[in-house]
Amino acid sequence: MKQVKTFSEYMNDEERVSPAEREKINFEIELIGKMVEAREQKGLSQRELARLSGVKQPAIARLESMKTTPQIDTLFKVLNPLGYTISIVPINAKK
Amino acid sequence: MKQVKTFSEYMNDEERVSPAEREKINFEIELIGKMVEAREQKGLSQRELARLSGVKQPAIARLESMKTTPQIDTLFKVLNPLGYTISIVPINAKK
DNA sequence: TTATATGATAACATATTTGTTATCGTTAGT
DNA sequence: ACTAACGATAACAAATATGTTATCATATAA
Repeated sequence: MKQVKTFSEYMNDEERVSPAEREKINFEIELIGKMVEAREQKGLSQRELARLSGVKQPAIARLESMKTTPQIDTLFKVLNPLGYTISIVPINAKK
Repeated sequence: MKQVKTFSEYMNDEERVSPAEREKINFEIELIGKMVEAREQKGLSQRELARLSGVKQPAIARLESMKTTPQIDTLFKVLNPLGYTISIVPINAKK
């Protein structure tokens, strides 16, 4: 009986997470990762970003630790002071 | 006393909508517009897209008529069968 | 050691989205 | 006239995100 040990093993366990679900999770990891990276590169704390964006610090912390899935509303407000926005792009636009 | 008549006049009325708010609304209009365009170009009805995406038809209708602001969750699920996804881009990436 | 700032989180209230089921008015086709 | 499919919407329940306030553990600096 195989033990699931690493995070990537967990993510690839068909029994646990469907392909569509995994795709969605990977998407969110990448999305949130870029957001955190942008904030840190600007040298902003969560509290400073909260003041700039109007989104409260606990909400930002919950986003960044992926405790919640933001509304595009909230994501936009947080990304905006970081100099980023959201866009719809074709899937085959390989990164 | 100036009467606000057109939609763009309404959107540009400083008294009614703050610049940040207007920016957010324009962003959502563009985002949702692209989503509707993609669905119609694929020749899909809301009910068909509901079946493909797992998001119910009333929810899709509410999104497209901008009665609600979707979670990135929901937006992703709807865009995926249309061949699109969401990406974070720098604001100065002029379209 | 003390002070300060950080991200994370608890607890609860509030706001909002989404699901569910059903139906409406309209349009297109027969 | 009838049917079928469409998008929109009503009404309500359920799920989830966000606000609010406070605190925690940790790291850093004085």
